[in-house]
Amino acid sequence: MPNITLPDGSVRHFDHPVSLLDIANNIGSRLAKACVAAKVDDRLLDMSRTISHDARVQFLTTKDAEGVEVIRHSAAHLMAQAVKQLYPQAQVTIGPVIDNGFYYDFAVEPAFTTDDLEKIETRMRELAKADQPLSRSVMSRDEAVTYFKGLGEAYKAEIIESIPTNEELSLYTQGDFTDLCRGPHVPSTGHIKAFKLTKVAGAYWRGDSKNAMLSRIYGVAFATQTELDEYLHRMEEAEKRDHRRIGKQLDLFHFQEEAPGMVFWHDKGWRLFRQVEGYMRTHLAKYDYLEVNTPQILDRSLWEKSGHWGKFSGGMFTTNLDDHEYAIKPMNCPGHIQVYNQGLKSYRDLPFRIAEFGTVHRNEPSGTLHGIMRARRFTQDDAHVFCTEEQLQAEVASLIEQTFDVYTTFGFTDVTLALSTRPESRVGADELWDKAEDALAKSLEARGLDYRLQPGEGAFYGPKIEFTLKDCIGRNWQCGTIQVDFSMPGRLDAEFVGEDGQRKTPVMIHRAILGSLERFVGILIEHYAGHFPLWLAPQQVAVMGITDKQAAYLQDVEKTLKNAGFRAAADLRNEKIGFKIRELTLQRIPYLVVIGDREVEQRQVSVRTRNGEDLGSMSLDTFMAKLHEDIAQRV
RNA sequence: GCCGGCAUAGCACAGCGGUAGUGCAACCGCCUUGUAAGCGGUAGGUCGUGAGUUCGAUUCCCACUGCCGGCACCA
Repeated sequence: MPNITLPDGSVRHFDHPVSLLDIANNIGSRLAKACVAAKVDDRLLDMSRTISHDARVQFLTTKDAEGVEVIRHSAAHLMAQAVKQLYPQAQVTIGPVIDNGFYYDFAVEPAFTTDDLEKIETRMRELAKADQPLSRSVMSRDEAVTYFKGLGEAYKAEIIESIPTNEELSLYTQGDFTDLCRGPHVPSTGHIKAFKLTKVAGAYWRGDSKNAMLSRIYGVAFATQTELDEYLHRMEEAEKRDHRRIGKQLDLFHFQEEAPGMVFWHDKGWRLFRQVEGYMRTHLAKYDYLEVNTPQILDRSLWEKSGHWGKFSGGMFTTNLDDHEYAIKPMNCPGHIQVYNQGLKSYRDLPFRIAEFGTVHRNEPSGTLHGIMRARRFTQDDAHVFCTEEQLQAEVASLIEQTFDVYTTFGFTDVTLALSTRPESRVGADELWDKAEDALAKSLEARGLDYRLQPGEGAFYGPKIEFTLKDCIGRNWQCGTIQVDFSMPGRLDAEFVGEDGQRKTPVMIHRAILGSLERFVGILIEHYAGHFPLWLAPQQVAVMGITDKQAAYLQDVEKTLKNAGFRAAADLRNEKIGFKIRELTLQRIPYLVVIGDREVEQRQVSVRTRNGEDLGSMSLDTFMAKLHEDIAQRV
């Protein structure tokens, strides 16, 4: 008869099989009420399950992360129940837990609209309030297929049919609704208290665009209303730092219908862009790259040879001139190989590293565009390293170093890595893929880096390491990439003369650290919420007078700052100082210099930060020393 | 590309089957101002584009374009 060991090490003995709920009640009725599920020897089980032999038991309430997941999963079922009651013709499919909530995909005609959300949510609240108990039952696979087919649930039946025949399946029933599910679930729907349906969306059945489109409803759910409110508030705050919104507020860039997906950079945004580019240029010098620049359009034949035409012709912009078909470059690699191919290379010339701030055009599907984050025209901080197989390892290791170096400069310290291996559709022999994947994996392991394996996610010509960085509000952005390519150099006739006098094909490494400069600037905008550190700020200093009497000195100060290389501007408008301070603070200008009669008389400047901090009066030299210090420290 | 939504002044938004308003910005004037919005006035829109219903469409219907949220895609 079961001895139950609790997390604190204490043991409770029962002389008959007991349900988890009974055990919890044995400990205390308040615990029993709060429990949503339990962990029994590391398996998550419903409170109704019976334990008949010795086990370690940990009860889960909504204070546990896993407990909250149970709530979210049950919320998905609650939503499905509400949908089935309101729209009996809708078919259920799958409804998993995701970060902060859940979703459920339904096959329904016509698709759900935002108006339906409110109705469904209202019904969910009624069903939750009714506190319906959930009961678990078991069926054989074939019974389950028959059962769901009988309900007209073709999708559910299809899911079950893909499960091995001999497996037993669990079903959960709440009121008039039964769903196939591994569980566990809350004991009754009353445990689901704080939730909200957030959006409707289309989603392909089984994630495949060849399949039917289902109607997906997303929801969020938390242990308490307070946590839900906090989450919703965080979302509002995140929206405020949307780069498209800040781009408009700070006059950084715009888009218009005549050039969908292509950025019109304004002066301030372009300064930011150039600042990032300038930093990357110093980086190129530090790591021995040659900077080049290659043509924007190249004959179609070159893209056919490289293999891009076969795979991406639909995504390339083309143009016809004098009976020739040209493609606007969607990437820089073929161009770089042409540079490499000029002049016979010796093994002594390797590794040969060339870089380009290469502007590329890709006709991305309309639904993918997202401000400057995903655009049809963008600039890659692209580079290619041509080297021997023997040099490969060391080069990749150095590239990993370089990438971390750059991210640290921009304040991104939380970086995760992934290794993407050969996709189904690819070029190159499997032995070469073995070598390439091996080289990347070894470089990562040599440095002791953890990485996530993404099978089948590599580029068509080679595997890649991907760098994903986390911004200050916890969102992930994939930026850098290092790709090893044994195919393209051969396809485009790159070679070098080896020590033995024989001609050989070099290995090519493709790498980008920022990825797309447009996208990276977008990430910076959102990361800093427009409060750029001084070295990046489009305008670093605003100089303003109390009245127009100080105009001459004001312009003097502006000139001195500009001559010293600072991005400064005087604000000579006839407005009250409070008005100007408000406006320029909202423009996130790091330093505001105020000049009145006192400052003119003492040849000083009064300095205020965009955070409202008053640094008092100081000489212009002292102020400039401070600016230099901030820039050096990149704060 | 697919599903759903949205498109009104430079910006943020109201509105409605009888050809449009508010705030901020712009322009003009007053105020000469000390650290987050001084006051008054003026001007500004074929209501995204095209077709349809209607006596009449910014409003209702359809198509297209763009944008937004997802999905699929991402060399």
